[in-house]
Amino acid sequence: MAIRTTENGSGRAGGGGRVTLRTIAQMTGLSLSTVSLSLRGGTTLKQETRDKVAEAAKALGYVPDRAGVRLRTGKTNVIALVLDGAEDSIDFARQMIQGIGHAIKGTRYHLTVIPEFERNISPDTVRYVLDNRTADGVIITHTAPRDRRVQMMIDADFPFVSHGRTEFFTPHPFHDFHSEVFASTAVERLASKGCKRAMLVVGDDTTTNHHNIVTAFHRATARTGLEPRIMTGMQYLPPTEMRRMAMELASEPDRPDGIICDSEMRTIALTGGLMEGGLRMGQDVHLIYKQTSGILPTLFPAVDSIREDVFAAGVELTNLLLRRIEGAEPETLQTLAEPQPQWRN
Amino acid sequence: MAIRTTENGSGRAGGGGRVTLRTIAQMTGLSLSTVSLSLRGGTTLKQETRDKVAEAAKALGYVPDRAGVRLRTGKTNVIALVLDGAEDSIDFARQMIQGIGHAIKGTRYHLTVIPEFERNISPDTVRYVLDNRTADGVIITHTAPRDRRVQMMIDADFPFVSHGRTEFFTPHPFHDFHSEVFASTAVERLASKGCKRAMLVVGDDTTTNHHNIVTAFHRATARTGLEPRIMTGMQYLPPTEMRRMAMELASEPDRPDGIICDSEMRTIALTGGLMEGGLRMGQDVHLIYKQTSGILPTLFPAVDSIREDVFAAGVELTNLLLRRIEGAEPETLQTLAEPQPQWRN
DNA sequence: TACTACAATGAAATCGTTTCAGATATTCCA
DNA sequence: TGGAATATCTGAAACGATTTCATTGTAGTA
Repeated sequence: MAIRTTENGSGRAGGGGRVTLRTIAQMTGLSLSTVSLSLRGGTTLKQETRDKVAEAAKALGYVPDRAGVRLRTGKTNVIALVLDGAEDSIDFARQMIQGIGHAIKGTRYHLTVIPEFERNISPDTVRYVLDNRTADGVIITHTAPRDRRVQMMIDADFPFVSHGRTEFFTPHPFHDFHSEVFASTAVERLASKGCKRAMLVVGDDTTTNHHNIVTAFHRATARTGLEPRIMTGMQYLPPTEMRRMAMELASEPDRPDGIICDSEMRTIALTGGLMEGGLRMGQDVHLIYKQTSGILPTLFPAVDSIREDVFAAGVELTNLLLRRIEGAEPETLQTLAEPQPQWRN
Repeated sequence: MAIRTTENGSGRAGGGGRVTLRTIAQMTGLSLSTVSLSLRGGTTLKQETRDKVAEAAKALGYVPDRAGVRLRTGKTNVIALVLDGAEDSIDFARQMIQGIGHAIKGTRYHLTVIPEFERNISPDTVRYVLDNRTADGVIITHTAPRDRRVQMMIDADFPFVSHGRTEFFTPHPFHDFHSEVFASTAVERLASKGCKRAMLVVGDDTTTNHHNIVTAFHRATARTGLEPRIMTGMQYLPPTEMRRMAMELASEPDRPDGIICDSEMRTIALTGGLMEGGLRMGQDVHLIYKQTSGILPTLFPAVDSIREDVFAAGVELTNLLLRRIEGAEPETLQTLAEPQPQWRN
């Protein structure tokens, strides 16, 4: 039982059965070039020939060899997802990948995933893709205001799209959750519930998202008259610590009566700590969190949330990227996702 | 600002700057073949030549072109992960991918991910990989007893490894969580807590895992004298339904006083329902769940769990697969992961 | 010196595809 | 009827790497 890599003494590629352009050429009696031209819609060919070729290709189940195409044209038909290791948004990776998968279904694109280990994003993986022409385009997430990966790809004029905005002057494709609307909607909701002191909990202060959300929070609390408070920069804080902090918070004299949290993981730690501290959710304290998975609603059916649809984000990011690869201008490839309030009480 | 795909009128690949074998050949004054031979460790070459080539390659930062290698040798240097859409194990996808990523770091392998949408696994995606020689090996998860994907790859003699065992006679590489040990350990723990009626909740009854765990559960309850009860086949049941069922369960006259659950998602639904039904976890009812993420411990620091390290599983699966690709015998590539009890009270 | 043995290197074929420059027919017009 | 203008199709040359086979050079031997 020889395995594939050694099944062929010469070390050459492919089995005898593989259908190539040559197969079709022999079958139809045409030349290689005619077949190739025909398959890619050559207009100088007789209609009869084109039908013949198309028919044969279909009958044989021809699929262009990726290596051949790639070698000749430089097109990889691959898009790369740089997957951040953050676990703030539960189920983020799975949904994002499913979304991308859904969007490339039926296209010739494959998805390669490049896991990022460092929490402090480094441009190395992107540099690798650029240097080795390993993909036709890149999707990155958790974008920073002056993200070095973005800078690098702009400089190289390489197609990419970011999940998150940046502060660069040169426009680039992005799709982002509308954090500002999230923050203001949440604050207004707290105000309508009669809250007086609002606290915003944003874990990671390195992303652009952080800046947007904080600004919008300040603006909204000023407008509604709530007393603002912010807890941030905790990307390295383990959940257990977070939980402990929440417990202590529960017994503070002027503790917040309304909390907004943009991370599911932290919401869980928060909730656990607050409840252990003796507070009743939805009575002593109101909570609104950014929801990306189905976990928290299952657990706390009565807690308000504002949803970001990560699957849809994956689909959108992919569509933007594909359009970019086909040459669309960056300015036309920038979209925001509207937060979806899920008021539950 | 032309984008990459059109930067070159001829439509040819690569910029002028790309370092190929030819670059090295010109630099060293040697021929293409000598350089190639040398780089792949040709022993018939003079040491001096070999040093010269190695030096030049390093200086130029030479990396073999994947398309070239693939076209000539048929080797893709890609491994494919067929990613099941199940969300029972929270954070499964992320950790699995991180694990694989860790294992291929430093190798020439890339990872492509093929999301699976149908909950009822179809062999189409695997067939595609096989037909189009899209990867050198495949990793599949959520394996069924007579998994058609496994059958297909065995028949095609294609390198793969499954996360989960099967019932096929022909041996194949696998790595699996030792569910039997999980079940018996959990039952024993419940017994030691004084439980009388144990319920096993396993969501998906299509996997091999299901069968293993149920068998072991029966054996262990018989051994310890616990009254067994099983809740299963709920792969299509939404969490909210599950939660409702748990709530009803709470008020049953002969309700279980010990529960074992192999899915985090269902554990959450269960816990939510039981608590809403008035039960106190760890007092009225004991719960032990299979833990794959950090979510539940954060939420319920006092609830027992038995951990499966999905990251480690990813690493192991990859190593097995790479060995298989290199020709190792399937029999030698079968491992089990020991469950890691996390007793917390 | 002539012949063999062996080490070191090079030339060429190949993988599958695309594309450009030619090569055949075929048709048109004077 | 000849030459040009059109239609269709083909040949050949890449893209980058690997591998086989041939060639060169050198040394050893009789």
